[in-house]
Amino acid sequence: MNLQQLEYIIAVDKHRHFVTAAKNCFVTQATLSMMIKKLEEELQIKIFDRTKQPVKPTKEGEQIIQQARQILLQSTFLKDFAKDLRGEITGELRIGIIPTLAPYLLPVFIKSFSEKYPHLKIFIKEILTDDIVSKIKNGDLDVGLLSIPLHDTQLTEIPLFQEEFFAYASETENLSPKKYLLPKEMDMHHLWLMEEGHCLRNQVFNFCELTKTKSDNDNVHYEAGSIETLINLVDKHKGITIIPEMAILNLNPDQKKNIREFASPKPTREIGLVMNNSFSRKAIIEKLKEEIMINIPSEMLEKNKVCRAENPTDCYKCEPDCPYRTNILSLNPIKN
Amino acid sequence: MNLQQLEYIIAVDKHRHFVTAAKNCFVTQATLSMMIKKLEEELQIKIFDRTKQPVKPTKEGEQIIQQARQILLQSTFLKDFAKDLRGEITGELRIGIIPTLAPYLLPVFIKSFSEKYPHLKIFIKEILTDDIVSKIKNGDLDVGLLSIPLHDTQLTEIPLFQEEFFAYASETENLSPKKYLLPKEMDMHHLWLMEEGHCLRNQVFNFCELTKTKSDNDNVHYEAGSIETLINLVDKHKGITIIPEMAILNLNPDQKKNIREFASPKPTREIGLVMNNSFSRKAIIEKLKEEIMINIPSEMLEKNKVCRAENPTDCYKCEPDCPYRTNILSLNPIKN
DNA sequence: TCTTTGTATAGATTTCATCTATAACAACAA
DNA sequence: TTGTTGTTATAGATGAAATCTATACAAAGA
Repeated sequence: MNLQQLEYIIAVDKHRHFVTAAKNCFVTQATLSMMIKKLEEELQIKIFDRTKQPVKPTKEGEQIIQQARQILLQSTFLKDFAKDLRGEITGELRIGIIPTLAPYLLPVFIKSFSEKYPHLKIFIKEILTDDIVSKIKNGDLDVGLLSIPLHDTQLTEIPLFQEEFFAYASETENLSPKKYLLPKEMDMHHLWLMEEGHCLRNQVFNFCELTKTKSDNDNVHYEAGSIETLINLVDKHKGITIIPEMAILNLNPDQKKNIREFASPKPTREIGLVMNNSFSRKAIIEKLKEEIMINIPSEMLEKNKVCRAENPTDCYKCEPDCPYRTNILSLNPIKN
Repeated sequence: MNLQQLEYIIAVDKHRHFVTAAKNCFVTQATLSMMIKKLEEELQIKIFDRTKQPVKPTKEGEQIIQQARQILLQSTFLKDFAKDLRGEITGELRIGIIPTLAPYLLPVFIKSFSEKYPHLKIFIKEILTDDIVSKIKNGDLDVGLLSIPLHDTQLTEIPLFQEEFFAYASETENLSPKKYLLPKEMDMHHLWLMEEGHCLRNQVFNFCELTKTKSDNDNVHYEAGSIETLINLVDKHKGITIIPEMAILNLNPDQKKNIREFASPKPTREIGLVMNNSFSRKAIIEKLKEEIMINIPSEMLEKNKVCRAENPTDCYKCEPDCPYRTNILSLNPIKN
């Protein structure tokens, strides 16, 4: 068994055709057939069923191929590690980013990042947390930009910043005139939510202590696919919603009047970079982090500065080890 | 880069000596040197510092070797999978088992298991949960026998049975004469505990809602390394302790009088087999599970039978999907 | 039945892992 | 210093195995 053979079976699995697979591996069909035959003989397992067209892995073959992918993924990590040590910021970087973060965070760093590293091919995909996690695990993505912590021992997280949540309410909502809003003041029947699968939805559920059966007796059941939609729903349909801090920066002055800050402990989410434990292009990730941090709006970064509060109630934007940090309520992206 | 080269660097890392490493790989020293040189050239990284004796990996080499281990571990999984499909119960099986389970569970199945599969070399190590987990992850162990759930995405768990906890108290303890004991009735200052690191200790902490500072004002601070010691401490020193169900089977009639059953919800732990997600010798694990299940004392297995309770308070030994199952309090092996 | 499209195989060729023999180097003792 | 020992590196020969070209063989469609 060798790595070459594993590449061959993965190519055949991908193309379901020996000739095209061989082309993609830059060998002749004869070589590919021979090598796969050899591997099958060594393992004493038929990996492909060639009686049908297109060829198809056997039941056992499927699992062998799956494991072969794992091995090759780990070996690309090794090669990447070497490249990284050599300081080469080249190749591909496939980034997954959650939809409630993408429209606000991507524009601020992606242009300068890609210009700084012209030999790095950057692919960005806007997908949900669960999909980012599974794609990072199987190697379809290199790094995720999402809300942490994920509590997954296969993944490494790099915290970037804390992002506060705010209420966005139409004037028709009956909220107290006090400066700070309490979650229980909100009328849950007027609350607009992101559709299933978004971590922001889970966070709002956790924060508001909603049950899944919430809003069963409301007449409108629209579930939004973006924060923009949530804001539009409040603007046009009335009601209330909860939006992350960076979304505020895009609002017009009229809309900004609809923003209400929550009372302490301030609901926040922590945004971070996530990658496979074995992912070894540390230098690239370091550069990516750097680029995000220098381009992020200064309002966001305040949270990473030292807390200057005299007492707990004055403090919520501070360093992770601030003694007053209990005033932040960091909301988990995972459903409770 | 190929798997052979990775084996060579791992051998050199292990022996810190090219000649012995070569011997262990069944090649000449020249071959080994050449192949390692080739790998270093391909990666453009010096893996070993040969100026000193014994040779020693460079800082970068350490990480390369680490990753190489991962790759080779995954490829043994692939080969094992093939072997498994062929139905060969051969090779080695390295089992880790927690000390609070080993003396009661091992004797009941290990003899018949090893006799049934004479071509399987079985290694058993009695170690703590945390060590089992890390050794399974790096491939030093194949399978663990311990208290689940571990909530670790790198590991696969196979539940075996539920094991109830009982109090073991000296006559001097002032317990109510009622049949079922309530946790709060126990005098925490008389409670003997397993030493740090045992999951049983965590489970007792969780169950009794103890804080870490417990027993700070007691005069004896003995922490036991085995259940036998706990029982002896109660017998000789008085006091109370909490022991798992299987430990009862070993007690003499006098000692059995010291057993007290807890009120519902009965504190229990779930015992299971744990292995690496990629571990692929399913057939062996299936046989191991089978052997444990047929040899386990029937008292234990009742919990896997259908619940015959007429009302919730009568039921606690039942199937996982029993509607009365809230009467079991399954204690987490991980410290809260 | 012939053609097309696919995979398997035979035999030649090339590549590369391995071997033997020896060089090179460092540490150490005489 | 000089030899001796213990170590890794290298040169060149060898042989195994991966790959190639050419062709056989099988199945499906015209």
